[in-house]
Amino acid sequence: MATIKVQKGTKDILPNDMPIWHFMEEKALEVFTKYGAKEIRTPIFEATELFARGVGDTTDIVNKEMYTFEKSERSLTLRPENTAGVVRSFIENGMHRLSAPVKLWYKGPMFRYERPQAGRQRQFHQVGVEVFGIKQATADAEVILMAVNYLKALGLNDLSVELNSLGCPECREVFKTKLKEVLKPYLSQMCPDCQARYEKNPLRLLDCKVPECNEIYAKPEIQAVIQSDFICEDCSNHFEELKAYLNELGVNYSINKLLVRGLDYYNRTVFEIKSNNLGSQNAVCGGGRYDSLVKNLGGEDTPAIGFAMGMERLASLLGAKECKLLDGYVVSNNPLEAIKLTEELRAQGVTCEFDLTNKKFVKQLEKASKVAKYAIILGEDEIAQGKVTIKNLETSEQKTVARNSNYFV
RNA sequence: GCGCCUGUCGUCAAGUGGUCAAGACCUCGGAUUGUGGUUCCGAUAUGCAUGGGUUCGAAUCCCAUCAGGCGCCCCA
Repeated sequence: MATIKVQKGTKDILPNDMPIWHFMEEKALEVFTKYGAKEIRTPIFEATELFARGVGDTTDIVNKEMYTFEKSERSLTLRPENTAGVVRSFIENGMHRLSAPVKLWYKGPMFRYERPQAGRQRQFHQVGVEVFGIKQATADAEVILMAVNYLKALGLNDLSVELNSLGCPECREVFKTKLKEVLKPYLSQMCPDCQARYEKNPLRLLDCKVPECNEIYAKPEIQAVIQSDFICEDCSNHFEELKAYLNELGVNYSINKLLVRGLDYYNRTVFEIKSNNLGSQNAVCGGGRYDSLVKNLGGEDTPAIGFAMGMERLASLLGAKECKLLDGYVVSNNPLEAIKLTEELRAQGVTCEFDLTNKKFVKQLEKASKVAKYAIILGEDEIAQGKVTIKNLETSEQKTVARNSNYFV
């Protein structure tokens, strides 16, 4: 009979993988809590419209990567990212009335219908942070610090921070218009993707990898536009302020004028953190400011900035961590006494098991040596005398002590 | 959606047209009816993703389908 297999682009996170996931989750709680952030958990599906309006209906994510389904005449979608959901909750729960900043962090599965490859799955996990209510560059700096320090807490090095400013909608519009103007004569020579992007989101033209397109974009008059500081004075000041903070704080970063990001809601600060040790999907963190999203989704005008990290990508950088051994394994040929003793030990906070199949003594001891640090031997003699024998399986030392004593001193 | 590569035991694999499809790890049983991790012995794929085809003969060659991986695109 044909067996049912895990779906394309999804993976089991197996018991052996868990230590690394627990590590990532514990560090997230630990680090983000230090910044005053609180965890939030929002539903895995939301109204489709939330993503269409939030993420932007010109984006690939919304156009072709969403898992959308109908139920009771509602269009629902498995969340492809979590900023929209957190913003929805922020608005719905009136969090704009809380004292700013409101700092939230989350972790959980996201869903995008894409062709899987290294570092890209259809169900994947993100851990992220959103900070609401602060328009000053201090928030930008703090959010970047949260990302950097989380990665540091995981022990990850060899990461580089890339930074850019997209300006505000007004100055970006000016830039888009200029860019389209200079590119217009070459439109017919550009690749189909770029021709589509020319209309939909000209900013995303810039990091096309097709050689012909790059030739066009390398032309002096076009480079002049790309390299020009198009952003307005306010935006520019904001960006300069952020860079000054980062410089003083010793955060290494580089400016990447081509860094645009694929979600429509970003403005001003955008950043990515990349690893040199991943395949072509090398971004472990992406984020930026989204000052108009809360308002666009029907909330009070609230500035915000955040980031998300791909946990599978982090996990692959972290490598394997070993599963912990049990503290003890009860070796006995008396199942009833064995289960009683095991429960006693568990009640004392000791992780332990006993042999449910009542195998021969030698087999049980062999098993103990594989899964536990100590064998707790409870044989006929011990039962008769009200004692147990504790054997350290590493050093082979053993001692017989009274039942109910402190076994592991 | 497009390109390239790959499918042999739970896992890693050898085999690349000619007897029974190596080997290793894991698992299980035994040597060993109260002292393990070492060692030794034994068990484990009538089948090589699936379906066709070529051939006296196919895991091996061809076609299709399915699945997986990688890259483009996009993104975490």
